[in-house]
Amino acid sequence: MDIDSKKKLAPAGISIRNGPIEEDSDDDAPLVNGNGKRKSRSSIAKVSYKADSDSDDSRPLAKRQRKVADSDSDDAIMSRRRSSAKLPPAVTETANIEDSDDDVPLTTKLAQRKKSIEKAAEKATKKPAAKKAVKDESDDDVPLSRAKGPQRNGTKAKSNGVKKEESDSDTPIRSKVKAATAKDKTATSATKKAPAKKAAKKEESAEAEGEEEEGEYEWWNAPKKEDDSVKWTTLEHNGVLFPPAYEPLPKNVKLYYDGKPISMHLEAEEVAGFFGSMLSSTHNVENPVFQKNFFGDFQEVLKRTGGAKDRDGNKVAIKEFSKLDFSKIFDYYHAKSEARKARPAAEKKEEKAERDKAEAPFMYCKWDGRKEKVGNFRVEPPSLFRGRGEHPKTGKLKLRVMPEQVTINIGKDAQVPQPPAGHKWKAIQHDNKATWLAMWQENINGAYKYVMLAANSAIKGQSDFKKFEKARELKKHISRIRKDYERELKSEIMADRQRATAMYLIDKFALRAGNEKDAENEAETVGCCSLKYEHITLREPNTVIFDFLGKDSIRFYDEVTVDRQVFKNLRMFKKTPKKDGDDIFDRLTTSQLNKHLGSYMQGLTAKVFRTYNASFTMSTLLKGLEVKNLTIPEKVKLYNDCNREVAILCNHKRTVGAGHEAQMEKLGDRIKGMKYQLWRTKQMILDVDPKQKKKKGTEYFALDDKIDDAWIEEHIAFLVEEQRTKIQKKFEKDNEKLQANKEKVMPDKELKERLKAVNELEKKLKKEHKSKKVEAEGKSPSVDKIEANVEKIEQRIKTLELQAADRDGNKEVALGTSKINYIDPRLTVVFSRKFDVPIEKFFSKTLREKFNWAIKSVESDDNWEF
DNA sequence: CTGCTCACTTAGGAGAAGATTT
DNA sequence: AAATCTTCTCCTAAGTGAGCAG
Repeated sequence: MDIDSKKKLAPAGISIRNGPIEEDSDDDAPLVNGNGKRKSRSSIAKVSYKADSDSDDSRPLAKRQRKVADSDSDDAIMSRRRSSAKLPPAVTETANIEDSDDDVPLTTKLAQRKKSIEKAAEKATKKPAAKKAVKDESDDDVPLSRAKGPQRNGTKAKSNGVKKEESDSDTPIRSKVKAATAKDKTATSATKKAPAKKAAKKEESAEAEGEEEEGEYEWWNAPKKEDDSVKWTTLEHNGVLFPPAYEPLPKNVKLYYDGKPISMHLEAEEVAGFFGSMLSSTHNVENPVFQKNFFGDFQEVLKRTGGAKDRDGNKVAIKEFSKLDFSKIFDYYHAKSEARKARPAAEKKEEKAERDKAEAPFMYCKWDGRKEKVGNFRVEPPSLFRGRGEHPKTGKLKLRVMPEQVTINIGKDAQVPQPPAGHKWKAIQHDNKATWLAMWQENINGAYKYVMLAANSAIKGQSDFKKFEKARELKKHISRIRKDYERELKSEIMADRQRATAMYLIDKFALRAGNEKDAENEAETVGCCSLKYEHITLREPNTVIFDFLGKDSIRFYDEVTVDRQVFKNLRMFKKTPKKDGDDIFDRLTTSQLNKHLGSYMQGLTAKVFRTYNASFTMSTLLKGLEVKNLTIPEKVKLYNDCNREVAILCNHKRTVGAGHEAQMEKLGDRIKGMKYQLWRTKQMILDVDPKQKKKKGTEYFALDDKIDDAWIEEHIAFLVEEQRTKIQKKFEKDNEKLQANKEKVMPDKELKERLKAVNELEKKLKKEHKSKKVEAEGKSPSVDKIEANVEKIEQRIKTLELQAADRDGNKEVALGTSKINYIDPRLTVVFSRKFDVPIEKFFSKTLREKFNWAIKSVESDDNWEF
């Protein structure tokens, strides 16, 4: 990791006064945390899942935001967030002065880069505001959820910065819009009616209901909903698909205990199978906690089901994990999956068709009359829980989910899906403020599992869109927020000072909020507010070293320099008697922090900063690219470089694959091979025209210094061998052909004859190597021709080297996560259009579907900016 | 406040599918 | 056509944060 990447020198002029609370002797003193914890919510209730409680339907389960738009009193807003249908007029403008109009030189140095990005952010605070007002984007300052009245439609009619010129409206571009349902219309009719021409058009096509198969609901062109807490008016679906019943092992496949095969109840056998089938996942299987948890649960199941018996039907006590031998089970499953893979293609296809057919009813639902894809309609099958990191419960048995545990959420008038024969649902509800279709609780942590729509659905798209709009909104407040927290770094109130410090970290280093966790039942990971004493090391004068496990137990390690005041604060927050295990921010919780953030901007929370910083960084980096006259792969590479920086910012990692090292070496060898070829080709020039040596200089003809004699010899051997097998293969093939044509085959003598060429090649290469002279190849070689060749080879080397660097730089960075969740897709779409790179190069099929809204909504606006 | 429930986004890895090389 | 490498999709765990009760 590039350690310098985040360096940022503490501003010089910072006054190093000792704040009055530096000593913090008052009652504000940090509470030692060991167990006098202030903010813990440690005790985790035993999850009760009362699997029954029965389907007396209507019981509204969902609690969320159901209080209808209560207050209009617009400064009660803060606590009201989501529900507030009406809001104070968007906060006007930040009071920041200070114009930094240097123009952000994007050097390659990340450090400077980051700094300038921040600067740019400040700038952006003001400029776009002005620009926007004129340009379009009326929505920029419109709080997302608001939208009363017929605003935009009448005027310029671009919902989200989509232009779609009015004049166009007579060409039926939008053949698609049919889908809107009657209900949908009622909800928004007020807004819909208003604008004459265009809306009428839409409406008209909307009438064509029922054929939504083809129709695409362009919600991004639709008027904004008044009340987005209601998620649907009608909802039909077919429930969930349960996993198949357990398929017993064949009689001859047994678990062994102490060297002897044993039998047991199918229920226990299934559990043994879970472990046995994952033997290749050493990472889990060799983890002692995993073993212990598995074994405990396994024993329990055994006990409940009559225990284990040997061949003769005698009971066998299963006492020690280490005496269990799953290898037969493993072999069986392994062979089975191999066999499946090896089946003829036709068979596979058939099976797939069959499966698709069985799944078809669950794949889609009808949401407000529109067909929408369901995301995860399959109920999670039983398995061993694979908690990440040092999860205390990893390896425990995750039980089979029964219909009796599943709650169905569905439209009032919809047909309730039939539970599997002989079963019933836990409950049926009709909560239209929830987006899920089905829900159950899992037995390990009592976590809720929801069946929701797929990423390409309107509902998910809309919230994605809102997320990015929220982040863009932050642009207008960021400079004020930064100023404030910089000031508050010196606040006399401990809590405020901690809050400001936390905000600084979240803003600068893209830390997560860091909610409180349950130490006993979860892996010990942290985010900003839950950072512990030992996660931060301070080094004078202003270096901070982070080292902690974040979400998914991914290590966050970074050495950064911070504002001097931040450094001092952290030092203070770590002051004795604090010790390992204690919270750094002992007076701060995420909800306090978020509440404070909310006072700057409706809906602002810590996570918005990650989105904002990621997208803003991407935007800035893309703007700084020199993209002219490049090939498509080169442009893609540049884009990916930017993407990678964002991924690094967000600490998105992946484990480097086992084969990585070998692959790199192979690539390296290929490059060396090309370089050798390059050298040979250049030598040919000298063969044709020795005078070129003076002309081009010795340097030009030199061999890459990483290539030594030993390597060349090896390489020659390799080339020769390669050639040999090639000829051999060719010979065999030719013979096969002859045979097929009933002609007589060539004798081995012919092969030998042909192989002579190889011997000659070998001789030639060796001679070249010795004499360092290369005879020109080809007929009538000329300097020009050879130079053209050189050019070609150099190009190929460049490509390969690029590829190698790319891959190495990528080995432990995952680009996907930031692309999917953090980088406003419109940035990518605009880049793609502006520089003529097909969007397919950036978004896979599913991603294109997910980001359809982005692709469509900036398709006529190359100047869209984050 | 705190504690707890609930809903929804974000995350990495496994395995399938596709592309490329042999 | 098989082997191998690369990319994509699926899966589900692990976060964030809203909102309610006491």
